[in-house]
Amino acid sequence: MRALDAWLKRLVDAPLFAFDTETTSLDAVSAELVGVSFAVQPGEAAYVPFGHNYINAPQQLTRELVLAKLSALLEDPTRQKVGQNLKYDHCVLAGYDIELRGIVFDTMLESYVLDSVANRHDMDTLALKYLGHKTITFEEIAGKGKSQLTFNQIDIDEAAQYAAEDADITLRLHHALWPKLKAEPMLRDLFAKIEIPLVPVLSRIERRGVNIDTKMLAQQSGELKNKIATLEKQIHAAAGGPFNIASPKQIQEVLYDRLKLPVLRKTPKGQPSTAENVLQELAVDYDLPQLILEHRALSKLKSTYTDKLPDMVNPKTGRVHTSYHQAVAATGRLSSADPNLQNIPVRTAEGRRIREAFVAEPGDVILSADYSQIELRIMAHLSQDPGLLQAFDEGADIHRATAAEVFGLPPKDVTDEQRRHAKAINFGLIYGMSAFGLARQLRIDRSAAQEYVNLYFARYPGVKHFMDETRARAHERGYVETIFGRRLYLPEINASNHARRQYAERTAINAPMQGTAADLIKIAMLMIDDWIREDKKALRMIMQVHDELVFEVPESELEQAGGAIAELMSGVAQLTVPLVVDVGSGANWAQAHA
DNA sequence: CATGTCACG
DNA sequence: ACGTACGTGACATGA
Repeated sequence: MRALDAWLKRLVDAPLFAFDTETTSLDAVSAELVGVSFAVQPGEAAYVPFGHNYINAPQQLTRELVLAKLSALLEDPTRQKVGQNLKYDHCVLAGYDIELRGIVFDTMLESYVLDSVANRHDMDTLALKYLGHKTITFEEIAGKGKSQLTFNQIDIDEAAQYAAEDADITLRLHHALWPKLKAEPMLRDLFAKIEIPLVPVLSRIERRGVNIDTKMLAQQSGELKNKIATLEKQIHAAAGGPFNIASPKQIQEVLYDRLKLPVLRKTPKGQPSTAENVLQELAVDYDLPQLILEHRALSKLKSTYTDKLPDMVNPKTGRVHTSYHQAVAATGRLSSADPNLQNIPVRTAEGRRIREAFVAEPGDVILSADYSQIELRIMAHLSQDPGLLQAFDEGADIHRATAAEVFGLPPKDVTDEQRRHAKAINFGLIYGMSAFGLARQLRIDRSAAQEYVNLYFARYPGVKHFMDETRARAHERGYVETIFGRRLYLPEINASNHARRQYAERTAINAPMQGTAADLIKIAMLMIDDWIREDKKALRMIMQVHDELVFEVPESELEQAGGAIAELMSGVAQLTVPLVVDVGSGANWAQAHA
């Protein structure tokens, strides 16, 4: 108790301290606090245990007492904190009605903003990379596999070594990383004005969770099970015997060895491919591939979604809590995991039924707001191509406008086929298209695809110039950047290996557009979260899907909310083109999207 | 634990 | 003469 009071004083007096929580679970919503650690300067750290409950565990201060003593400090925005992945700690503390404020640095995000291409930003990796220090790993104190202990079961002295080291290393890492970041004004601003403020916003979204109708999903699982069983019988009959349809290896043996179907494409490892586009091609001439495709599609829906999502409902909250990863995607996007809520089906009617199970609470509705064609608009802004700017300025159907230009027709005379091809060209542009890739997508000759590309660049010379300029700068500097200065390094941009170099060149084209879109929606999330809290709205932001934000809104707030959200999203930045936002609402996510 | 496949933007 | 559209995460199989 005296020791805690002494540390409390040191923390209050420190200009900055490192903070870390130790808990029973990696899942922040279910996690129970076991202890907290602090560091005020390198080499001086403390661990405060209060939840170790193994047999013969020493007497500890109670959690209530420790949190009561610490809460004012943790909630004080003027007491500056640094941590490693503080979103987790913010979310855990929220479970004890403590709002962690004064988050000014996060070493995971410092590392990510400095180099988003590095694929790991966990503390063990960073400590080795920047400090040459091998940390005590969690496995070393907790064991691994089935017999792994949770933190409450770990000997307090060992736990203290581990936890205190975490806080200490976090502080040291910050001292190593921050000077690098501070020296780059654009990166520093991106970090301080976007990534750091986003931490509590993401924490709130995750903790709030999403309401799903588990009964509806169970019903769908049952229906899928029957359809899959029927297909399985048909497939085995057509194949002349039973085999495991979930095994690409066995499908390959049936199709190519037993039935001697032509091998149209191979996998990277040289095996004959049974991927969707290959089977679609084969389905023109044979029955079996089509049946396999239908079986695969339904199995995917069942195993990944209708069976799994209900298992992911947190028994305490009755809702599904994803985790948004802020330091994974090299382009600056978020990713979503456990469960991934950014890949819920939408493209087929069967798949869309799953979105019907994403429902609002009684009295509320789901509201969805998405940016229309945001990456193409960013391309228009970055390239300043007159034709593209004009099309967006006029609010034209962009794919139709592209087709009209490329095929030399008035927009009203563009056929569905021509519009589909123009749409593929537009996607291709965003992806750093090659004629080969476009040809494969549209199943046309490479020469015909090349002709499309030539026609496009003749009509939109500003886009051509932008692409060339982007590539050239990437070669010169070794990185590309977004409008907000987010940087993506391209270590292979000058590689002697052609394939690797061209891959880097495509990334160079794509990253500024995908990354700027990511920056923009992050800013929108900050502004919307501010608005919700300032105006004390009852609505909640519950999901982000790259260019879409989803909300759960009381019916009484709906009318005003839609307009306000659309305006905030459109207004995040003044580009040369308008940022158009489409808003929809309904009882579930499927309806809100329509 | 790598591989192939497929869900999303 | 290369080998190919950008970014993710999850599942089942099979060594």
